[in-house]
Amino acid sequence: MSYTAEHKARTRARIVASARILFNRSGFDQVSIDEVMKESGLTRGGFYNHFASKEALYAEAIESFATCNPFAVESARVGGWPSPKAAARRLAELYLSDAVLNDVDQHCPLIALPSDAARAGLKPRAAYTLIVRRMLGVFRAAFPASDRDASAKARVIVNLCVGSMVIARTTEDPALRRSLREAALGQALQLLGFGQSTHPPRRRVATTRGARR
Amino acid sequence: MSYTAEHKARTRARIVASARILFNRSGFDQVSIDEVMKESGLTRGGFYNHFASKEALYAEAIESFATCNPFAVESARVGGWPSPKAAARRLAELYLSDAVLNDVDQHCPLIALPSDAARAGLKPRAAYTLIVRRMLGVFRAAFPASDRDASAKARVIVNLCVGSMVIARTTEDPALRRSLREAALGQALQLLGFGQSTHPPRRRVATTRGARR
DNA sequence: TGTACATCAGTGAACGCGCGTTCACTGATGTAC
DNA sequence: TGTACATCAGTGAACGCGCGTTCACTGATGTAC
Repeated sequence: MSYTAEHKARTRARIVASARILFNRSGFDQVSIDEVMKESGLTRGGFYNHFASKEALYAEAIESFATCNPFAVESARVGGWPSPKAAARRLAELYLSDAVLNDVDQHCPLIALPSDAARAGLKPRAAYTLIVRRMLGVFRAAFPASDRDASAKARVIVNLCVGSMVIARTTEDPALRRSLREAALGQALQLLGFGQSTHPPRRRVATTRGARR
Repeated sequence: MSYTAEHKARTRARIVASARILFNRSGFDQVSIDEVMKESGLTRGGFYNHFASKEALYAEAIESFATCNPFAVESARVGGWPSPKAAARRLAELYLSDAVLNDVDQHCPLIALPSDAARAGLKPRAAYTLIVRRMLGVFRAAFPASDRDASAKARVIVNLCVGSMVIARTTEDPALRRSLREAALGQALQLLGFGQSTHPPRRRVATTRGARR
């Protein structure tokens, strides 16, 4: 009966993991199937035993971010957050952190691949939408059910996270990269109720402990 | 003496204009030089009379947005804005409008090509940075010089504009596309001092009069 | 004004390369006996 | 336990296509006389 189903599933997962990182780094068009397979310790020809096409792999790579992201990883490590509000704060801090910005391999597809995604097929776009909904959910949960503006605030925070990181990836100017993210984090924390005066003290964008490579 | 320099410059400008639209629509990799030249009424071979490489054209296409954008066009048409504050408001409204969202050809490179740009060479990235600075300048000018938070507010607004439009291009869900942009505009207008309660009435995202195609 | 000429914007064929995909084959593995 | 066998994950060569770039050529244009 040749190999076990589990063996095949493990190989497949390895390919998806390699793809997620390589696509993040270089974009859909710039990554060849050859590279993905090599990165997975395999050769070109085997690819179509696992996926129908390159685009199918792309959709799966995006989906896989839903479980393999710094927030989910940290959440599992610390065994959950003390409160929805604390979770929301940590998500904003992590999303906008220097550590994540500097580790392109781990980027959220929303900031690593936005224009690829906008032109991709249905499945990749659905995977993106799912990620947006997840983020909205975390931020939304930080507000009491009675807060009629909770959804609007959550949307503002998602916009801030994605916008400032997209620009940070795009520009070379370190001051611009930093100041835009600081402004985003300041506004997000204020909306979440971690009061700061409207004129916050110079604060560095939060970093993940020891995650610098 | 063959053709005039002016003739050559006009042809070159035509190529840049075609490139800006085609790159916006389909991304750097998906657009061939053949297509750009055909769109300009020319043939493949002539391209290298005008540009050193495809990437050189890309940088110029992005730069050209600084002058050919809906805000600059409208500004020229109405002969400037009554005040910096009015200009800032109009920029936010235009940037986030349905009309612009639905007219991909006219999109800001920041939302049309962010991941291409992030991986491009120095010149394209510098062109992006310039666009960010221009936007920041318009929003910054809306606040009095005495406002110590002016820069931070301007940064927040830029983040909101870019973030919500990037997501809108990415997702298929019309409610998500709309609600994120509405939240962005609401927050931006509030920061600009166009008071709304924190719980704004249902308002549609602004559209440009008659710009629907 | 008219003509010969030099220039060079524009043409279109060709080159070379990389990549997505296909395919005939191999050999490691689990199973039947 | 040992052996023969069937399966199919994985291999690597090959195919076909598109694209960036090059190049020899053409012909429209402006200029010199």
